Amino acid sequence: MIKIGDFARLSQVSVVTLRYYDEMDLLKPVKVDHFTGYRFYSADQLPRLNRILALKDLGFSLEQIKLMLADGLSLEQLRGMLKMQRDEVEKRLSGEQERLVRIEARLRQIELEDKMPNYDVVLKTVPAMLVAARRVTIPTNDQVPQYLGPAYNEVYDYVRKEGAKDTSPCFALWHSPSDVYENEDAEAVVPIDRPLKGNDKVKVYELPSTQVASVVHQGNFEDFTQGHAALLEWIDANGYKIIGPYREIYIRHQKEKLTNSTTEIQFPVEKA
Amino acid sequence: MIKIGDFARLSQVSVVTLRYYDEMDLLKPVKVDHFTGYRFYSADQLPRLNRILALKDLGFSLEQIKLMLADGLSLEQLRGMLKMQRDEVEKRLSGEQERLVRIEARLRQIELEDKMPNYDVVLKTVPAMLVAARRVTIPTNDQVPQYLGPAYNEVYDYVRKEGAKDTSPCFALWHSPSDVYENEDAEAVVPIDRPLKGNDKVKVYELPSTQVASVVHQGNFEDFTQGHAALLEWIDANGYKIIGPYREIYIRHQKEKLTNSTTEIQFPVEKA
DNA sequence: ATTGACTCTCATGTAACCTGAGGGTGTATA
DNA sequence: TATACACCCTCAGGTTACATGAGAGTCAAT
Repeated sequence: MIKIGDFARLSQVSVVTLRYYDEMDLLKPVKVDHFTGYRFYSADQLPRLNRILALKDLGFSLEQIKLMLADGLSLEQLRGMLKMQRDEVEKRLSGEQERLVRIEARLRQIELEDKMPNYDVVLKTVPAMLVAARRVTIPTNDQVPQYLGPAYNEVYDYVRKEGAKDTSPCFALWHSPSDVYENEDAEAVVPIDRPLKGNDKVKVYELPSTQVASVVHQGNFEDFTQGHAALLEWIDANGYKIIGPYREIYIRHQKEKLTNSTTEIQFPVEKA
Repeated sequence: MIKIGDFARLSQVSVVTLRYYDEMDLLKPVKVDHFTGYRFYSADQLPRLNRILALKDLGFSLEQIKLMLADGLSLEQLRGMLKMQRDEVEKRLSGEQERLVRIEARLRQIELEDKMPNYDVVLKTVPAMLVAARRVTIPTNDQVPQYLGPAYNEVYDYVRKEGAKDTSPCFALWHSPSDVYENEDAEAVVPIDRPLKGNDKVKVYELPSTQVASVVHQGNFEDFTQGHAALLEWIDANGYKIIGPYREIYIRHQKEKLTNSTTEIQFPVEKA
């Protein structure tokens, strides 16, 4: 019969933790004095405690450990839990590795530019959405507004005429690579709230959900080169690859005040 | 002016999280309606939110991020935080790597023995302790009791005579390597509660704190080979090395009932 | 009888949110 | 004009594996 303090010293586990394991039914004292509430342990319980510590060290939660220590658990199940845990740890491991790469990239960038980078790339998943879209070919780079503007008007007119509504900011899908500036293949896209038939100009379809790497550009509309560069670098450094046309989302866009616009650039990506 | 739900959709950050960031002073809405309490955001806040997400992705806590976003933070401090974080992540990385090794070792062991291993090795730090000890040379392995028994008696007699008390179970320090069975150099050690002078047979000194790899052996006293094997394998597999004599701690030890004894074996180790 | 070391329970805090209850707001439709 | 429906609000409580501290009882020795 060992009092909790001595058992704690023997095992190098804190008294508080022992009480917690008692409460969790992980390691019950062999005896509890009914009158004083004092817990009493036995040397026989050290192996169980050590097994708990060893499993904790493998990254298992106390809940999982309780399962693994329960009798009636087959060896097969045990092996299964260990394999699951191995996969878990492998995932965490590669996660940390990528994190390290990102940190080092940022440090390099700071050394280079002598300030925090202007663009923060974030990875996210955009949901699937129903859209109405008009696809156009734009001869030269400086004609983008003349072509894209009317295209949006056509789409919005059609959507309104059919009694549907737009659900979020419109955007452009650029089907040509980002370094092509002539005869660009672009699509003026408007997310809508219900399915429509479409016509010969405006197509209606569902854009599937996808992961994207994204940056937000502020001010000076039309100068996205830096943002693109940041995105492409991030995608490369983090081992992703581009899997579709990139999106230019016009989050805020006031006429006459193009210097105060906000645009998000999204590249659909997946793990290379 | 964007309502919280729309801002959440734009940024793919949950409404709950946005409210939490508001409460944490990480990202305040540009305006809060005094009457309704409605939060209103601006597109201008997306870059800040994205920076928050990017930094979170690097493994920083929200508290740290708040610091990093505060103005008046020098580039030097920023770089310092990034470097600290790099070191942190590197540590976590190697931690996970070792964890993976341990999991795989356990899986291999299960395949081999077709059951959970008998011994669970745990790494712990034993505190420094004041001890009285008697060192003896034991000619052959089967004479251990004849030599060690009297040695403990001498130590206990001396300690009691000087009015001191033992503070925890006695143990043996084995100065010879664990595969030597003749003329073994052993020390009968008793932790005590106050400094004594010692005499020509009993030495009093402080054992320094050290990390140890340990297993608990139950039953059949004297058969520690399996425990030793498990320890040595663990030490090797986890990249540690032995840095001192190993300890055999007699946690419970009844005469006449040696099959019911509990002994802990500790190898002092450090990272190789 | 008192001291000091130990033990107990219960409440609270940690990090970064999520879930749900209960209730107000805003717009569109029947 | 009533009502439905989608939002928004503020709590309160839950999550993990404990740590810290308050207030009170226990135990052995002096």
